[in-house]
Amino acid sequence: MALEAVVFSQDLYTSFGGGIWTNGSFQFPQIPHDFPEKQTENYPFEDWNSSSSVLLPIPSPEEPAISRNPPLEAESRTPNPIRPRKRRPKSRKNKEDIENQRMTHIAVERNRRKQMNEYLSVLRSLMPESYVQRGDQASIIGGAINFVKELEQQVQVLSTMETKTKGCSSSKPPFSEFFTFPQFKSMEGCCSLGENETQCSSIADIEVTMVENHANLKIRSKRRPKQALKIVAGLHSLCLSVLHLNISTINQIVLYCLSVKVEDDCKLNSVDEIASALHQLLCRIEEESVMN
Amino acid sequence: MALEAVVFSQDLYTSFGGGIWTNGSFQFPQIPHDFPEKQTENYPFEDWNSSSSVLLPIPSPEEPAISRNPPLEAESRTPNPIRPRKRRPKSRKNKEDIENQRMTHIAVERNRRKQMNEYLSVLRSLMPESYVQRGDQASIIGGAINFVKELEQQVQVLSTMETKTKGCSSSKPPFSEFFTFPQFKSMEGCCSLGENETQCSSIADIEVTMVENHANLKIRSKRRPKQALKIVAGLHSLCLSVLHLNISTINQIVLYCLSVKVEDDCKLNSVDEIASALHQLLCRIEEESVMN
DNA sequence: TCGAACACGTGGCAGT
DNA sequence: ACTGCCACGTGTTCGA
Repeated sequence: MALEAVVFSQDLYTSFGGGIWTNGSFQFPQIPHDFPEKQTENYPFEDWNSSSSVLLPIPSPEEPAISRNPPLEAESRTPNPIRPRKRRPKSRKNKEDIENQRMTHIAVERNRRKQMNEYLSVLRSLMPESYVQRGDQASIIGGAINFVKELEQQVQVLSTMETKTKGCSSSKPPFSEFFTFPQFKSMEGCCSLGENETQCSSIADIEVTMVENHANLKIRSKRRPKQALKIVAGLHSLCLSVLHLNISTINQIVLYCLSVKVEDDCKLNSVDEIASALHQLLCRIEEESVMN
Repeated sequence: MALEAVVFSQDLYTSFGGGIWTNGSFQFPQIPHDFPEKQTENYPFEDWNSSSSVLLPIPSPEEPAISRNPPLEAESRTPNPIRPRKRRPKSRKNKEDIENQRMTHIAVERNRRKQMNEYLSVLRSLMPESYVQRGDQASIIGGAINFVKELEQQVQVLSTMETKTKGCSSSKPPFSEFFTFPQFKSMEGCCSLGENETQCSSIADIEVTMVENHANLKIRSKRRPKQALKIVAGLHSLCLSVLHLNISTINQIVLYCLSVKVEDDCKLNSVDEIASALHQLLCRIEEESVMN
């Protein structure tokens, strides 16, 4: 009873990239051999890799041919020194079911890991390619962090644009609600907030956040001719390669949301440095637009 | 030199719950003692828990009282049988730096794990509470999967509503683009698609997907009085508790996107069963609306 | 007491 | 040679 530690296979992966992912509840589905699963062969007791096998039939104390050796790691561990002293009948019993207790522990742990990887693969599969680079575990969930952030931002943008188009004008300037801790903030009085190092800018709000070598840029400024183009080019010359760009416009105000990769040869190493560079860039663009 | 097995602390976590998460690139920040870090004390070589300490001062070959035991597992492993045979001077040298090589390995590995947990915490912190239930690792990324799915759906809905409001009417019926593998599909001809078990329905498109005990429901139907209310109530009586509900309407067609938790005492165990129950429910609602 | 979840140290296998 | 990543088996802890 209970005992739902059961592995049954199911076709995940058929829905790669935006498809559907169905799944019976509470189970650890099996990973098909996709990318180099690496698989350190020779388990003593079970092939384990053959798909759709029910494992852990725990309440069967007399299993025929299995479960009688530790992983056997080429090194004699506990080479059985002078143990058998006294009390054999009971100690025997103990030793033997302490053994398959150990076995279930091993199996359970293995399942846990397998399930983790399962989930990670799924998570990876429903992110766009560019968020994952280097398929290792940490990168996957690092990418997920960025991705979730971007999506959240996007729904925020979209939903407020939705209400904006319906005419209910608010008192706040457009898009300003997307900035929580901007490195730069355009005038309009509120520069007296002290203690966080927000600088005043004459031309734009800028906010940069970062995780690992992956940064999120938010820029709110006036519309200017070819501004998006120049921003992308400018970022490129700073060794920040643009992965995603999202532009939202209301009247003459525009919000750029960018997700960029900080290349290895990039000179900028903190959010503040990037923000400053960005600020300079925007100043230059503004100058150019005044020229004409 | 090299040897960047260094842990330095940094204030993550100050931005818990929707704040900003800045981070210098490429480092393994220290986890402050937030929730029960559990910490199996007594490392032989270092406290490790004191914040911001450079560890592994490796090149110190004659450490006083440490470094001569594997994790020490209450069981005598390799109880030093007949090792010291010959060749001491060179073997000595080898043994000693094979030791601190091992130590760096240990430290590196520890950092890797710590960073994983770091990421997991961040990921968890930017999901709404309801997506995470049971803060264990697998649940976190399981929740992330659902969350990402929902967000993606939401931006899809929003962005198409955006274009829809701009008047460019397409030839397809509204919202039908959200269904990839629906369990039920409302008439309009295309029932000849065979091989996937899509059933025909007279009243709605229904698509159910699921991961672990967390299901995503999409329903596209005509507007009916109090329909949303009845759906939620009906789901509740099926032991499906609604976590999120998203309603989008175009003309007389409405799209419900629900994220529900499948409670333990729920009789329905597959996506198809849930879809069928949902279909019945909608039929009943339709009947009732005809009554009046 | 059993079971679930973790952190740990370790070996192995890739890249560089 | 070295570094990073991973799977493994194990000990421990926390909750039923």
